[in-house]
Amino acid sequence: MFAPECPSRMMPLQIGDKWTAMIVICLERGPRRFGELLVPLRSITKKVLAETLRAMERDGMVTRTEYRANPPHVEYELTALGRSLLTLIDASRDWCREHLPELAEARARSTGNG
Amino acid sequence: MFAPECPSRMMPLQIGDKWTAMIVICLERGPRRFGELLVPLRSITKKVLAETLRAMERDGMVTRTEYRANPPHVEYELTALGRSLLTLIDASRDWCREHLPELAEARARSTGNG
DNA sequence: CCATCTGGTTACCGCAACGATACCGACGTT
DNA sequence: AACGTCGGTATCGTTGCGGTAACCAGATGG
Repeated sequence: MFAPECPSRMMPLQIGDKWTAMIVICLERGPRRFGELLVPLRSITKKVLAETLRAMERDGMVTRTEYRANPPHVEYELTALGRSLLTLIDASRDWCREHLPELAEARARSTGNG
Repeated sequence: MFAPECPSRMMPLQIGDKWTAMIVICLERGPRRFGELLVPLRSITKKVLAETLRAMERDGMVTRTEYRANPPHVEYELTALGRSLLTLIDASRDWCREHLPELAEARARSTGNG
């Protein structure tokens, strides 16, 4: 998931910050804990994940819930607003499915022969 | 056009580089010259505009045509691929129309009282 | 008191993007 | 040859995002 060599990285669309769209996708099927988000995002660091989540919380995209169990943990969940971004993300995926080959071809042509 | 205080600047979606979406919109109704793009984009510099256009040309989004008239000039025009981005841009505008108030409200709430 | 689990924060750093300014080069006019 | 226009480059400086590494803090258990 979210491998750097994934062609979708060529996607000319970006939601919010660098990681926002991926986080939304990670949260699509229900709440996730901080540590559970670190795994699929791979190269993200705790700092950047925390910053991004905080910005999303500020913008009303996710909610943050602390659980004082043992061990204590935190869950992040999409709000309706955050969920509404999925429409946009899907539109972007559709664009990629349809047009990314053209883009890749154009880019290969121009890097291939100047 | 494209004023920094425009609420659409809060838009959580970005096409390509910082200026790509605006350039696509500028070219929506037909070819434009380099200098004609500088005006609506305002704070962009010639350097960054040239860089962005070159990247878009490389990716097959725009074509560049030189005219050796007097004075010589250049026209940039959207390709079919570039034009296809308009669908995405429109989707993003729709999202904004529908949800930007919620986002702005959430952000105001969190900056207003901590 | 230390270890461990979780979810961070803090300090620091590097790079790439952005920006300001100056200059360059083709073309035609004068 | 100088000048104006257009479409750029070249150079330099700045800024801020993203990244690394180390440390912090609450809870529990040995």
